[in-house]
Amino acid sequence: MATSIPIRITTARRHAPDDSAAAPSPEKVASCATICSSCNLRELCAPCCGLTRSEMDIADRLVFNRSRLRRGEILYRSGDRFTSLYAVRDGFFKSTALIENGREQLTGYAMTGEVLGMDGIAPERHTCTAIALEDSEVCAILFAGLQEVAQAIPSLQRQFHRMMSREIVREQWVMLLLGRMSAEERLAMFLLNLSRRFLAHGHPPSEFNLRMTREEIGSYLSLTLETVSRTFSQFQQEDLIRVQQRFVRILDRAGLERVIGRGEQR
Amino acid sequence: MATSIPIRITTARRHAPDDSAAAPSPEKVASCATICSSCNLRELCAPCCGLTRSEMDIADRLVFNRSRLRRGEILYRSGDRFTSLYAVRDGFFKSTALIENGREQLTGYAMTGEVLGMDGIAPERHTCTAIALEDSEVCAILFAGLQEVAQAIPSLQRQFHRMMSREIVREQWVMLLLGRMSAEERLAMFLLNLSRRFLAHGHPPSEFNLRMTREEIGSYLSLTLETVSRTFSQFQQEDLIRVQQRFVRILDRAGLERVIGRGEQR
DNA sequence: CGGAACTTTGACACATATCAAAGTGTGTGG
DNA sequence: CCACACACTTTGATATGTGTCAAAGTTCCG
Repeated sequence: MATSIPIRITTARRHAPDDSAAAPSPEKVASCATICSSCNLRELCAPCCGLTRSEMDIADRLVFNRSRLRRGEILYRSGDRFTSLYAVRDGFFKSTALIENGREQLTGYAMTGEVLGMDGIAPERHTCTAIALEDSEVCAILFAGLQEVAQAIPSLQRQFHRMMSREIVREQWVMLLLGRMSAEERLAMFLLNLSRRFLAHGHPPSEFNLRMTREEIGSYLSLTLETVSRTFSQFQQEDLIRVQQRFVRILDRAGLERVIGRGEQR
Repeated sequence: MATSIPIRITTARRHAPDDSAAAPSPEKVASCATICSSCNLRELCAPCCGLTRSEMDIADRLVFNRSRLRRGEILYRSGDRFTSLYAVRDGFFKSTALIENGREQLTGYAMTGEVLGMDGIAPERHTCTAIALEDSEVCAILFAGLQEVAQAIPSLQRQFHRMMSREIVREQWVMLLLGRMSAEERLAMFLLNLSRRFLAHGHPPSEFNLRMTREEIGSYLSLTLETVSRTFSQFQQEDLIRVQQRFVRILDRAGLERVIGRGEQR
């Protein structure tokens, strides 16, 4: 069943209708500067922020192209030509990789403040598909421009390297999760991780709405939707959480952390 | 059982005895240049190669520190302060990540021509442990230096970004492998991948000695050593390969590729 | 209200882990 | 050069976690 590509996905792409030109212009950058100052990507997407005026001058090589996507819309597809990284200004994305045959693996979720698309740099094509899980807004950063600017501004360059490295480390964790953990542990990690990210973005960490279906969670954790559901029920019985459809309340954080330790000693 | 840290691992670290000073010196770089010209890392570890003389002048900020490791020696440990990337000049390494409890996951193998340690950039500590699986030689590249040089030489900078991106893509494949593939498929992929890498480094692609034990293969693929062994035997029965201890001959490459397709359609 | 999409729960199947024991090198010391 | 030990591999029997299939339940939305 997972073979079929979700049909509800519209084909609308990038470039929100209200966002016009793609050509670099001082005007554009200026407006970007104001936008960025209120953006909580400051650290990640640093180019507009924390720079001196002269550095700022250099930064006009960078074109920012904001766009809005609605739930289900595709930011980029596997195979698309790579031109930009995307900073998630607001919203929630999933990214999935697929191999020749029909199989797919969710490679990650990106929420507000995170950056998508780093997989495309070397192959110059995206190797996965990024889909908005809720109405979202991204800031497209032309990679060629970013590289040029990074060339001139060491702090930005370092920032960018750290960002890529963080992605590598994050993926190593996922490998550990997929390779060495039981269903209970995977789901506990998933919930705690999600909670941490919500907290980091100013949302209540112990009470949130999942933006994804059981099937999507299962795809990320490499479990079937049934196993995800059963494990949720089990956690609820153990009074670790309270679930009601997409709504989750974490009742016993320490308990969830203990779940992760259960299978250890191997 | 896997809890215990392999005892045979010696504690000898980095810096082979013959390699002395760590201070940058023109002399050092000069000798490096000759070394690199005969090094098959040209593309990856580009700094010494394909550069103009003036770029070369800049490159003297880079300190290379070659060192030899014997089978079982540790290049760096998880938690070690991160200072350098390591280009594998010759040999074979595995790198393992571990979580609090005793569990570990092999995150990859690196052979001649590949680069280790990119996970350490953001945390400024290594997040995994790299161990030589055979007598090996690496070229340590001070990261601070690399960053400085990359700042000045765009082509090097791009090269470096591609390298990190490639690592991200590679890990996505491993996620797919761990998350979505059966034991047969994992082992087939492993063999074909290994074969491709041997070919790329000028070794016969259909006949090679595994540098790792069944347990290590299992750790990488997240299978038990028994399952690895059984699957080898099965492949042999199907006349796909011939195995004898560590020696492997690939008899039917197309057949192995077909194995990877078996489980698809999901 | 009806239907679609999603979730929950149950019964059963199956791949892989686990436990156990025998087999095969390979290097070391007598 | 043998033989003993050790580390690794193979194979078998059994256990178990998760997938698969099926059906009923819930929520959402037109």
